[in-house]
Amino acid sequence: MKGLTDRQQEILDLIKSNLENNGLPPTRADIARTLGFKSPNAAEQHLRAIEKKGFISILAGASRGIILNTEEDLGIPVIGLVAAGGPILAQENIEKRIPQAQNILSNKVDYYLRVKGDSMVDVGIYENDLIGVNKKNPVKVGSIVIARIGEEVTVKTLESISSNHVVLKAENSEYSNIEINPEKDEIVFEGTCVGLLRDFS
Amino acid sequence: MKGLTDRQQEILDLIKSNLENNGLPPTRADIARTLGFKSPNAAEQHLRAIEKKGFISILAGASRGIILNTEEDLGIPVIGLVAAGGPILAQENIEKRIPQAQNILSNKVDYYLRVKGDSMVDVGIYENDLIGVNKKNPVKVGSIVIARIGEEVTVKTLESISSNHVVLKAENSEYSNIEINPEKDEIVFEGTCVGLLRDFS
DNA sequence: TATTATACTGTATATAATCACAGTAATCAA
DNA sequence: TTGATTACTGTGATTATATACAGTATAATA
Repeated sequence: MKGLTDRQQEILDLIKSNLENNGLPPTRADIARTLGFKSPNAAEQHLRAIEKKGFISILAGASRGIILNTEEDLGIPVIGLVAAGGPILAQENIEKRIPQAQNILSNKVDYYLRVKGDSMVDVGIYENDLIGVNKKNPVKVGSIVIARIGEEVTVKTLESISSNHVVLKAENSEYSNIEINPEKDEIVFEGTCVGLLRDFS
Repeated sequence: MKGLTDRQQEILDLIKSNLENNGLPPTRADIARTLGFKSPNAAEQHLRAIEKKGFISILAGASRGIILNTEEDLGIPVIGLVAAGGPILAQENIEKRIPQAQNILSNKVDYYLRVKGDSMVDVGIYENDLIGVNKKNPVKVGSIVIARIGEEVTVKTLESISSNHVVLKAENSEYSNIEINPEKDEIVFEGTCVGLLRDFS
């Protein structure tokens, strides 16, 4: 799936906002009007280009027949057991998807990770809780981070960090801290924890 | 807002399913085809009736111009501080609303309640967490319940219950249990806790 | 008993909307 | 320098769609 041009992205955003605010997709004329085109055909051709790149589907003959094919529409992935080796978000790790509902947590959630073990109980994170992970937030000392050490993914509080010494703190007195030298051992910060979801069932 | 007839409800459901499955509202012809009407005007007149009752809005002249006006669209209410006296769900208690996203928790959430205090920390419920409350689930011994005692609303584990003795357990060793005689003091179970939402921000 | 609401068929038409065809112009890669 | 992609204007045919008008029939309401 190739990337969209700025203009195409603008049109895709317009479709999304139309769906969100008005509950239905825009017509070609709507798009042209909003973006100042003098011809609805400009919109038509943009839509074709966006469809060609896979971001939407166009229903032939149907008015407002624009269907979003965006990944987010599938919902936010829930990551269960992380397969050793590969990237966290690999298809085989996705347990299910949770429908997007933008305002649940104030930060963006890229995926939910199911918590294994009890190493974070002292900050109220329990086994089987789902933690909301944001991939882009800056990793700061004191925040709860999702780190990959070698092939293992772990959730801990970042206690201190320097070029040759990273300390990850388990929030459970029965566990000891994890200390890593990034110059020797691989450590990748996958994201920070921005929220928590627990299902009593 | 008057109630819909069975037929009208069927049509409203059809609109909803069309929106969910296809991402856009149906046309009159779509509705007629699906329900077996021989005239699209049958659909038209049903839509008018449904609009009159307030469940949808029809955009004049726009194709597929059907907008849902359903209550659920407002989202699930979040209850902050409960005003003394009145019902929990009173308007003045509603802090905000969270857009509905049915599959987040496996049980139905009637409202979210913001947790005050630390009486439940030992089961990982912290101050300012939002607990999902279901009003209809049966209240059972061992489950976390939302109870109103006189004018105060509290969240506790139900330890035991009989006609003249109810024990509510605080999940924090620094707190003692609450014991109530329902024959003397008023105790109302507002619901059970079916989930938890925490926002790190 | 008249009236209103529900639940349709059937026809017709204005207009909303898609979509094809014909251009112009700029940018970028082969 | 030819071709492809992007980004539009402009026109118009075709068809998709909303919606008015004219009916029929039944059940509930006043």
